[in-house]
Amino acid sequence: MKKHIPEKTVARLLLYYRYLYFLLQQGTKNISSKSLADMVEIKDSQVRKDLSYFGKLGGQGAGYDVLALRDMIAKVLDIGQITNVCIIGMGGLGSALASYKGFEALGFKVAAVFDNAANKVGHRLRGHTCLDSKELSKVVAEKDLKVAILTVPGEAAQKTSIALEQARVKAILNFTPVKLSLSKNIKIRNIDLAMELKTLSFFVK
Amino acid sequence: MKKHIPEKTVARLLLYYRYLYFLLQQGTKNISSKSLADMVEIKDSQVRKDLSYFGKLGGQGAGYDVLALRDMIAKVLDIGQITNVCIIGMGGLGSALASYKGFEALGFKVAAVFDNAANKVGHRLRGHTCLDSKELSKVVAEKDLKVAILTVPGEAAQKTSIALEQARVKAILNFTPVKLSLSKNIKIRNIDLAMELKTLSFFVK
DNA sequence: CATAGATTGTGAATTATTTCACAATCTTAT
DNA sequence: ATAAGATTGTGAAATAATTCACAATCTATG
Repeated sequence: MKKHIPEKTVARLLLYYRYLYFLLQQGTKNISSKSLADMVEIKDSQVRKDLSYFGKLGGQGAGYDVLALRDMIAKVLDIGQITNVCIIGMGGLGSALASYKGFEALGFKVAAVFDNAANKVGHRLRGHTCLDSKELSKVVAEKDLKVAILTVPGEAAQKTSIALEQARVKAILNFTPVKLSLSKNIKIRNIDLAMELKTLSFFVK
Repeated sequence: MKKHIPEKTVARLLLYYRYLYFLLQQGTKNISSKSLADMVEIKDSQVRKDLSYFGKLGGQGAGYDVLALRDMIAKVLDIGQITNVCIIGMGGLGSALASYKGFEALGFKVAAVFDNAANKVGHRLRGHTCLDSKELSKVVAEKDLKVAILTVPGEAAQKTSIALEQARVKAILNFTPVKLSLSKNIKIRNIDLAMELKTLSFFVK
Protein backbone atom coordinates (compact mmCIF):
# COMPACT_ATOMS: atom_id res chain seq x y z
CA MET A 1 0.00 0.00 0.00
CA LYS A 2 2.72 2.51 0.90
CA LYS A 3 4.75 2.20 -2.25
CA HIS A 4 6.21 5.09 -4.19
CA ILE A 5 3.80 8.00 -4.48
CA PRO A 6 4.11 10.02 -7.71
CA GLU A 7 4.67 13.75 -7.39
CA LYS A 8 1.63 14.33 -9.53
CA THR A 9 -0.48 12.51 -7.01
CA VAL A 10 0.85 14.68 -4.20
CA ALA A 11 0.07 17.79 -6.21
CA ARG A 12 -3.47 16.60 -6.83
CA LEU A 13 -4.00 15.78 -3.17
CA LEU A 14 -3.64 19.45 -2.45
CA LEU A 15 -6.27 20.30 -5.04
CA TYR A 16 -8.60 17.80 -3.46
CA TYR A 17 -7.83 19.28 -0.07
CA ARG A 18 -8.88 22.74 -1.15
CA TYR A 19 -12.18 21.55 -2.49
CA LEU A 20 -12.84 19.42 0.57
CA TYR A 21 -12.13 22.42 2.75
CA PHE A 22 -14.65 24.40 0.76
CA LEU A 23 -17.20 21.58 0.90
CA LEU A 24 -16.87 21.37 4.66
CA GLN A 25 -17.60 25.05 5.00
CA GLN A 26 -20.71 24.48 2.94
CA GLY A 27 -21.70 21.74 5.33
CA THR A 28 -21.38 18.94 2.77
CA LYS A 29 -20.75 15.71 4.62
CA ASN A 30 -20.22 13.21 1.83
CA ILE A 31 -18.79 13.25 -1.66
CA SER A 32 -18.22 10.77 -4.47
CA SER A 33 -15.03 10.45 -6.47
CA LYS A 34 -17.03 11.54 -9.49
CA SER A 35 -18.12 14.85 -7.95
CA LEU A 36 -14.66 15.61 -6.66
CA ALA A 37 -13.18 14.74 -10.05
CA ASP A 38 -15.60 17.06 -11.81
CA MET A 39 -14.53 19.96 -9.64
CA VAL A 40 -10.90 19.41 -10.50
CA GLU A 41 -11.71 18.49 -14.11
CA ILE A 42 -10.10 15.11 -14.10
CA LYS A 43 -11.43 11.54 -14.28
CA ASP A 44 -13.03 9.93 -11.26
CA SER A 45 -10.75 6.93 -11.60
CA GLN A 46 -7.81 9.25 -11.17
CA VAL A 47 -9.18 10.48 -7.87
CA ARG A 48 -9.71 6.94 -6.63
CA LYS A 49 -6.27 5.82 -7.78
CA ASP A 50 -4.64 8.77 -6.03
CA LEU A 51 -6.50 8.13 -2.80
CA SER A 52 -5.85 4.41 -2.94
CA TYR A 53 -2.20 5.04 -2.08
CA PHE A 54 -3.35 5.86 1.42
CA GLY A 55 -5.60 2.95 2.22
CA LYS A 56 -9.31 2.36 2.19
CA LEU A 57 -11.08 5.62 2.72
CA GLY A 58 -14.48 5.46 1.18
CA GLY A 59 -17.15 2.85 1.42
CA GLN A 60 -17.93 0.98 -1.74
CA GLY A 61 -21.37 2.14 -2.71
CA ALA A 62 -21.16 5.14 -0.42
CA GLY A 63 -18.79 7.98 -1.26
CA TYR A 64 -16.14 9.50 0.93
CA ASP A 65 -16.69 11.23 4.22
CA VAL A 66 -15.58 14.79 3.52
CA LEU A 67 -14.21 15.44 6.98
CA ALA A 68 -12.33 12.16 7.23
CA LEU A 69 -10.88 12.60 3.77
CA ARG A 70 -9.79 16.13 4.42
CA ASP A 71 -8.17 15.10 7.67
CA MET A 72 -6.38 12.24 5.99
CA ILE A 73 -4.95 14.53 3.32
CA ALA A 74 -4.05 17.14 5.93
CA LYS A 75 -2.18 14.46 7.83
CA VAL A 76 -0.42 13.07 4.78
CA LEU A 77 0.59 16.53 3.62
CA ASP A 78 1.36 17.83 7.09
CA ILE A 79 -1.10 20.65 6.76
CA GLY A 80 -1.75 22.15 10.18
CA GLN A 81 1.82 21.64 11.22
CA ILE A 82 3.80 24.83 10.86
CA THR A 83 6.73 24.39 8.49
CA ASN A 84 9.38 27.06 8.71
CA VAL A 85 11.06 28.11 5.49
CA CYS A 86 13.54 30.79 4.55
CA ILE A 87 13.97 32.96 1.49
CA ILE A 88 17.34 33.86 0.03
CA GLY A 89 17.36 36.91 -2.22
CA MET A 90 15.12 39.84 -1.34
CA GLY A 91 14.63 41.20 -4.82
CA GLY A 92 11.18 41.78 -6.21
CA LEU A 93 10.19 38.13 -6.33
CA GLY A 94 11.72 37.21 -2.97
CA SER A 95 9.99 40.13 -1.30
CA ALA A 96 6.67 39.17 -2.84
CA LEU A 97 7.01 35.60 -1.63
CA ALA A 98 7.98 36.80 1.85
CA SER A 99 4.46 38.08 2.30
CA TYR A 100 2.63 35.62 0.04
CA LYS A 101 -0.62 34.60 1.70
CA GLY A 102 -0.87 31.31 -0.15
CA PHE A 103 2.04 29.90 1.83
CA GLU A 104 0.52 30.77 5.17
CA ALA A 105 -2.72 29.10 4.21
CA LEU A 106 -0.87 25.78 3.96
CA GLY A 107 1.05 26.18 7.18
CA PHE A 108 4.28 27.55 5.78
CA LYS A 109 5.90 30.28 7.75
CA VAL A 110 8.68 32.42 6.39
CA ALA A 111 10.97 32.30 9.40
CA ALA A 112 13.94 34.14 7.94
CA VAL A 113 14.86 36.17 4.88
CA PHE A 114 18.38 36.77 3.61
CA ASP A 115 20.21 39.03 1.22
CA ASN A 116 23.79 40.15 0.89
CA ALA A 117 23.21 43.76 -0.23
CA ALA A 118 24.22 46.34 2.35
CA ASN A 119 21.15 48.44 1.68
CA LYS A 120 18.88 45.53 2.62
CA VAL A 121 20.63 43.70 5.45
CA GLY A 122 19.31 44.83 8.79
CA HIS A 123 16.31 46.55 7.29
CA ARG A 124 12.69 45.66 7.71
CA LEU A 125 11.20 44.08 4.57
CA ARG A 126 7.64 42.78 4.38
CA GLY A 127 7.49 42.13 8.07
CA HIS A 128 10.87 40.44 8.24
CA THR A 129 14.24 41.79 9.24
CA CYS A 130 16.57 40.96 6.40
CA LEU A 131 19.55 38.95 7.55
CA ASP A 132 22.99 38.78 6.02
CA SER A 133 23.51 35.72 3.82
CA LYS A 134 26.70 35.09 5.78
CA GLU A 135 24.53 34.07 8.71
CA LEU A 136 22.80 31.35 6.73
CA SER A 137 24.40 28.38 8.48
CA LYS A 138 23.87 29.83 11.92
CA VAL A 139 20.20 30.72 11.39
CA VAL A 140 19.32 27.52 9.55
CA ALA A 141 20.71 25.51 12.45
CA GLU A 142 19.04 27.67 15.11
CA LYS A 143 15.62 27.56 13.52
CA ASP A 144 15.98 24.05 12.13
CA LEU A 145 15.05 25.18 8.64
CA LYS A 146 14.74 22.37 6.11
CA VAL A 147 13.32 24.18 3.09
CA ALA A 148 14.71 27.26 1.36
CA ILE A 149 13.26 29.41 -1.41
CA LEU A 150 15.96 30.63 -3.75
CA THR A 151 15.28 33.96 -5.44
CA VAL A 152 18.74 35.39 -5.94
CA PRO A 153 19.89 36.62 -9.36
CA GLY A 154 20.90 33.82 -11.72
CA GLU A 155 24.58 34.69 -11.48
CA ALA A 156 24.57 34.03 -7.75
CA ALA A 157 22.39 30.92 -7.85
CA GLN A 158 24.94 28.11 -7.92
CA LYS A 159 27.16 29.73 -5.31
CA THR A 160 24.24 30.41 -3.00
CA SER A 161 22.88 26.91 -3.41
CA ILE A 162 26.20 25.48 -2.27
CA ALA A 163 25.96 27.67 0.81
CA LEU A 164 22.48 26.29 1.40
CA GLU A 165 23.71 22.74 1.13
CA GLN A 166 26.53 23.46 3.54
CA ALA A 167 23.99 24.96 5.91
CA ARG A 168 22.27 21.54 5.85
CA VAL A 169 19.09 22.66 4.16
CA LYS A 170 17.22 19.61 2.81
CA ALA A 171 15.26 21.11 -0.06
CA ILE A 172 15.34 24.14 -2.35
CA LEU A 173 12.53 25.71 -4.30
CA ASN A 174 14.60 27.24 -7.06
CA PHE A 175 13.16 30.25 -8.86
CA THR A 176 16.33 30.99 -10.80
CA PRO A 177 16.66 29.74 -14.36
CA VAL A 178 19.89 28.00 -13.40
CA LYS A 179 20.37 24.25 -13.15
CA LEU A 180 21.74 23.76 -9.65
CA SER A 181 24.45 21.15 -9.28
CA LEU A 182 24.31 19.71 -5.78
CA SER A 183 24.53 16.31 -4.16
CA LYS A 184 21.69 13.83 -4.31
CA ASN A 185 20.90 14.46 -0.66
CA ILE A 186 19.28 17.76 -1.34
CA LYS A 187 15.92 17.87 -3.10
CA ILE A 188 15.43 20.58 -5.72
CA ARG A 189 12.27 21.78 -7.39
CA ASN A 190 12.58 24.32 -10.17
CA ILE A 191 10.06 27.01 -11.01
CA ASP A 192 11.12 28.82 -14.13
CA LEU A 193 8.61 31.61 -14.58
CA ALA A 194 9.88 32.74 -17.96
CA MET A 195 9.78 29.17 -19.19
CA GLU A 196 6.19 28.80 -18.06
CA LEU A 197 5.22 31.94 -19.91
CA LYS A 198 7.09 30.81 -23.01
CA THR A 199 5.56 27.35 -22.94
CA LEU A 200 2.12 28.88 -22.61
CA SER A 201 2.57 31.34 -25.43
CA PHE A 202 4.07 28.67 -27.69
CA PHE A 203 0.68 27.04 -27.95
CA VAL A 204 -1.00 30.35 -28.77
CA LYS A 205 -0.28 31.20 -32.35
CA MET B 1 7.63 15.70 -38.90
CA LYS B 2 5.43 18.50 -37.56
CA LYS B 3 3.17 16.38 -35.42
CA HIS B 4 2.03 17.24 -31.95
CA ILE B 5 4.85 18.64 -29.83
CA PRO B 6 4.64 17.81 -26.11
CA GLU B 7 4.71 20.69 -23.66
CA LYS B 8 7.64 19.08 -21.93
CA THR B 9 9.62 19.24 -25.14
CA VAL B 10 8.87 22.94 -25.50
CA ALA B 11 10.00 23.54 -21.95
CA ARG B 12 13.25 21.69 -22.56
CA LEU B 13 13.90 23.62 -25.77
CA LEU B 14 14.20 26.70 -23.66
CA LEU B 15 16.74 25.04 -21.41
CA TYR B 16 18.75 24.05 -24.46
CA TYR B 17 18.47 27.58 -25.74
CA ARG B 18 19.97 29.03 -22.59
CA TYR B 19 22.96 26.71 -22.74
CA LEU B 20 23.48 27.30 -26.43
CA TYR B 21 23.42 31.02 -25.80
CA PHE B 22 26.10 30.56 -23.17
CA LEU B 23 28.16 28.29 -25.43
CA LEU B 24 28.06 30.85 -28.22
CA GLN B 25 29.42 33.51 -25.90
CA GLN B 26 32.22 31.13 -25.06
CA GLY B 27 32.91 30.76 -28.75
CA THR B 28 31.97 27.08 -28.90
CA LYS B 29 30.96 26.23 -32.45
CA ASN B 30 29.82 22.64 -32.20
CA ILE B 31 28.15 20.46 -29.60
CA SER B 32 26.98 16.87 -29.30
CA SER B 33 23.64 15.77 -27.91
CA LYS B 34 25.58 14.07 -25.14
CA SER B 35 27.30 17.27 -23.98
CA LEU B 36 24.11 19.26 -24.13
CA ALA B 37 22.27 16.53 -22.25
CA ASP B 38 24.91 16.48 -19.53
CA MET B 39 24.48 20.19 -18.96
CA VAL B 40 20.75 19.81 -18.49
CA GLU B 41 21.16 16.51 -16.64
CA ILE B 42 19.01 14.44 -18.94
CA LYS B 43 19.71 11.63 -21.39
CA ASP B 44 21.24 12.37 -24.77
CA SER B 45 18.49 10.43 -26.49
CA GLN B 46 16.00 12.83 -24.97
CA VAL B 47 17.79 15.77 -26.52
CA ARG B 48 17.81 14.12 -29.92
CA LYS B 49 14.18 13.11 -29.67
CA ASP B 50 13.18 16.64 -28.73
CA LEU B 51 15.14 18.17 -31.58
CA SER B 52 13.87 15.60 -34.07
CA TYR B 53 10.46 17.27 -34.00
CA PHE B 54 11.99 20.09 -35.97
CA GLY B 55 13.78 18.27 -38.73
CA LYS B 56 17.32 17.20 -39.36
CA LEU B 57 19.65 19.54 -37.55
CA GLY B 58 22.86 17.77 -36.81
CA GLY B 59 25.03 15.66 -38.97
CA GLN B 60 25.28 12.02 -38.07
CA GLY B 61 28.79 11.59 -36.81
CA ALA B 62 29.21 15.31 -36.36
CA GLY B 63 27.32 17.08 -33.59
CA TYR B 64 25.11 20.13 -33.89
CA ASP B 65 26.19 23.56 -35.02
CA VAL B 66 25.63 25.70 -31.96
CA LEU B 67 24.64 28.83 -33.86
CA ALA B 68 22.26 27.05 -36.20
CA LEU B 69 20.65 25.15 -33.36
CA ARG B 70 20.22 28.26 -31.26
CA ASP B 71 18.68 30.09 -34.17
CA MET B 72 16.33 27.23 -34.89
CA ILE B 73 15.12 27.18 -31.30
CA ALA B 74 14.84 30.97 -31.22
CA LYS B 75 12.69 30.77 -34.33
CA VAL B 76 10.51 27.95 -33.06
CA LEU B 77 10.00 29.68 -29.72
CA ASP B 78 9.70 33.16 -31.19
CA ILE B 79 12.56 34.46 -29.12
CA GLY B 80 13.65 37.81 -30.47
CA GLN B 81 10.11 38.78 -31.33
CA ILE B 82 8.63 41.04 -28.69
CA THR B 83 5.51 39.54 -27.14
CA ASN B 84 3.34 41.93 -25.23
CA VAL B 85 1.63 40.64 -22.11
CA CYS B 86 -0.44 42.20 -19.37
CA ILE B 87 -0.73 41.58 -15.66
CA ILE B 88 -4.01 41.69 -13.76
CA GLY B 89 -3.71 42.19 -10.02
CA MET B 90 -0.98 44.47 -8.71
CA GLY B 91 -0.51 42.84 -5.33
CA GLY B 92 2.89 41.70 -4.18
CA LEU B 93 3.27 38.97 -6.76
CA GLY B 94 1.85 40.96 -9.67
CA SER B 95 4.13 43.87 -8.87
CA ALA B 96 7.15 41.61 -8.70
CA LEU B 97 6.32 40.06 -12.07
CA ALA B 98 5.79 43.51 -13.59
CA SER B 99 9.49 44.15 -13.24
CA TYR B 100 10.75 40.59 -13.53
CA LYS B 101 13.92 40.55 -15.62
CA GLY B 102 13.51 36.93 -16.68
CA PHE B 103 10.55 37.84 -18.86
CA GLU B 104 12.42 40.57 -20.70
CA ALA B 105 15.29 38.21 -21.43
CA LEU B 106 12.91 36.07 -23.48
CA GLY B 107 11.30 38.92 -25.34
CA PHE B 108 8.25 39.39 -23.16
CA LYS B 109 7.21 42.93 -22.51
CA VAL B 110 4.72 43.87 -19.84
CA ALA B 111 2.64 46.28 -21.87
CA ALA B 112 -0.09 46.98 -19.33
CA VAL B 113 -0.87 46.34 -15.68
CA PHE B 114 -4.32 46.41 -14.14
CA ASP B 115 -5.94 46.56 -10.74
CA ASN B 116 -9.31 47.66 -9.46
CA ALA B 117 -8.22 49.23 -6.17
CA ALA B 118 -8.65 53.01 -6.06
CA ASN B 119 -5.32 53.48 -4.32
CA LYS B 120 -3.49 51.79 -7.18
CA VAL B 121 -5.31 52.81 -10.34
CA GLY B 122 -3.61 55.76 -11.98
CA HIS B 123 -0.48 55.39 -9.90
CA ARG B 124 2.98 54.51 -11.07
CA LEU B 125 3.98 50.95 -10.10
CA ARG B 126 7.26 49.35 -11.14
CA GLY B 127 7.56 51.52 -14.19
CA HIS B 128 3.96 51.02 -15.27
CA THR B 129 0.92 53.19 -14.79
CA CYS B 130 -1.69 50.96 -13.22
CA LEU B 131 -4.88 50.89 -15.27
CA ASP B 132 -8.40 50.22 -14.08
CA SER B 133 -9.54 46.64 -14.70
CA LYS B 134 -12.65 48.13 -16.29
CA GLU B 135 -10.48 49.17 -19.22
CA LEU B 136 -9.35 45.62 -19.88
CA SER B 137 -11.27 45.08 -23.10
CA LYS B 138 -10.27 48.43 -24.52
CA VAL B 139 -6.57 48.09 -23.77
CA VAL B 140 -6.34 44.44 -24.81
CA ALA B 141 -7.83 45.36 -28.18
CA GLU B 142 -5.65 48.45 -28.61
CA LYS B 143 -2.41 46.69 -27.79
CA ASP B 144 -3.42 43.36 -29.31
CA LEU B 145 -2.57 41.50 -26.12
CA LYS B 146 -2.87 37.73 -26.36
CA VAL B 147 -1.39 36.61 -23.07
CA ALA B 148 -2.38 37.70 -19.57
CA ILE B 149 -0.81 36.97 -16.21
CA LEU B 150 -3.42 36.57 -13.51
CA THR B 151 -2.33 37.55 -10.00
CA VAL B 152 -5.56 38.73 -8.41
CA PRO B 153 -6.73 37.30 -5.06
CA GLY B 154 -8.33 33.87 -5.35
CA GLU B 155 -11.80 35.22 -4.64
CA ALA B 156 -11.64 37.42 -7.73
CA ALA B 157 -9.99 34.89 -10.01
CA GLN B 158 -12.95 33.31 -11.78
CA LYS B 159 -14.71 36.61 -12.31
CA THR B 160 -11.58 38.27 -13.64
CA SER B 161 -10.81 35.35 -15.93
CA ILE B 162 -14.23 35.73 -17.52
CA ALA B 163 -13.45 39.39 -18.14
CA LEU B 164 -10.20 38.30 -19.77
CA GLU B 165 -11.98 35.88 -22.01
CA GLN B 166 -14.49 38.54 -23.00
CA ALA B 167 -11.60 40.84 -23.77
CA ARG B 168 -10.45 38.17 -26.26
CA VAL B 169 -7.25 37.24 -24.50
CA LYS B 170 -5.98 33.89 -25.84
CA ALA B 171 -4.00 32.57 -22.91
CA ILE B 172 -3.75 33.02 -19.16
CA LEU B 173 -0.87 32.27 -16.86
CA ASN B 174 -2.84 31.68 -13.69
CA PHE B 175 -1.07 32.23 -10.39
CA THR B 176 -4.21 31.86 -8.29
CA PRO B 177 -4.97 28.52 -6.68
CA VAL B 178 -8.36 28.53 -8.37
CA LYS B 179 -9.41 26.21 -11.17
CA LEU B 180 -10.61 28.58 -13.88
CA SER B 181 -13.67 27.50 -15.82
CA LEU B 182 -13.52 28.97 -19.30
CA SER B 183 -14.17 27.83 -22.83
CA LYS B 184 -11.76 25.57 -24.68
CA ASN B 185 -10.65 28.49 -26.85
CA ILE B 186 -8.58 30.00 -24.12
CA LYS B 187 -5.37 28.30 -23.04
CA ILE B 188 -4.64 28.22 -19.32
CA ARG B 189 -1.45 27.34 -17.51
CA ASN B 190 -1.53 27.15 -13.75
CA ILE B 191 1.32 27.99 -11.40
CA ASP B 192 0.36 27.17 -7.86
CA LEU B 193 3.24 28.37 -5.72
CA ALA B 194 1.96 26.94 -2.49
CA MET B 195 1.41 23.60 -4.16
CA GLU B 196 4.96 23.59 -5.45
CA LEU B 197 6.28 24.27 -2.00
CA LYS B 198 4.06 21.59 -0.50
CA THR B 199 5.02 19.02 -3.11
CA LEU B 200 8.67 19.76 -2.50
CA SER B 201 8.44 19.50 1.27
CA PHE B 202 6.37 16.30 1.05
CA PHE B 203 9.42 14.47 -0.18
CA VAL B 204 11.57 15.87 2.62
CA LYS B 205 10.86 13.99 5.78
C1' DC C 1 40.79 7.00 -50.17
C1' DA C 2 40.02 3.63 -46.79
C1' DT C 3 39.55 2.72 -42.09
C1' DA C 4 38.45 3.95 -37.22
C1' DG C 5 35.86 6.47 -34.18
C1' DA C 6 32.04 9.52 -33.15
C1' DT C 7 27.42 10.83 -33.22
C1' DT C 8 22.83 11.45 -35.27
C1' DG C 9 17.91 10.07 -36.14
C1' DT C 10 14.56 6.92 -35.17
C1' DG C 11 11.93 2.60 -34.69
C1' DA C 12 11.41 -0.61 -30.77
C1' DA C 13 11.45 -1.44 -25.87
C1' DT C 14 10.71 0.22 -21.51
C1' DT C 15 8.73 2.81 -17.91
C1' DA C 16 5.30 5.93 -16.01
C1' DT C 17 0.76 7.60 -15.86
C1' DT C 18 -3.95 7.53 -16.87
C1' DT C 19 -8.21 5.32 -17.92
C1' DC C 20 -11.22 1.39 -18.19
C1' DA C 21 -14.18 -1.96 -16.41
C1' DC C 22 -16.08 -4.76 -13.11
C1' DA C 23 -16.59 -7.52 -8.72
C1' DA C 24 -17.42 -6.15 -4.12
C1' DT C 25 -20.25 -3.88 -1.13
C1' DC C 26 -22.72 0.01 0.71
C1' DT C 27 -27.38 2.78 0.85
C1' DT C 28 -32.05 3.35 0.13
C1' DA C 29 -36.65 2.11 -0.75
C1' DT C 30 -40.24 -0.98 -0.43
C1' DA D 1 -35.28 -8.44 4.44
C1' DT D 2 -34.52 -8.01 -0.23
C1' DA D 3 -33.83 -5.88 -4.51
C1' DA D 4 -32.27 -1.87 -7.15
C1' DG D 5 -29.02 1.53 -7.69
C1' DA D 6 -24.67 3.80 -6.56
C1' DT D 7 -19.90 3.90 -5.88
C1' DT D 8 -15.44 2.13 -4.33
C1' DG D 9 -10.87 -0.23 -5.01
C1' DT D 10 -8.05 -2.31 -8.14
C1' DG D 11 -6.16 -5.37 -11.67
C1' DA D 12 -5.81 -4.95 -16.68
C1' DA D 13 -5.65 -2.07 -20.82
C1' DA D 14 -4.48 2.04 -22.98
C1' DT D 15 -1.78 6.06 -23.57
C1' DA D 16 2.19 9.00 -22.98
C1' DA D 17 6.96 9.83 -22.14
C1' DT D 18 11.51 8.22 -21.85
C1' DT D 19 15.34 5.36 -22.94
C1' DC D 20 17.64 1.91 -25.68
C1' DA D 21 20.09 0.35 -29.49
C1' DC D 22 21.72 0.39 -33.92
C1' DA D 23 22.04 1.44 -39.00
C1' DA D 24 23.41 5.48 -41.36
C1' DT D 25 26.82 8.63 -42.13
C1' DC D 26 29.85 12.23 -40.79
C1' DT D 27 35.01 13.63 -39.46
C1' DA D 28 39.68 12.82 -38.95
C1' DT D 29 43.79 10.43 -39.83
C1' DG D 30 47.30 8.00 -42.06
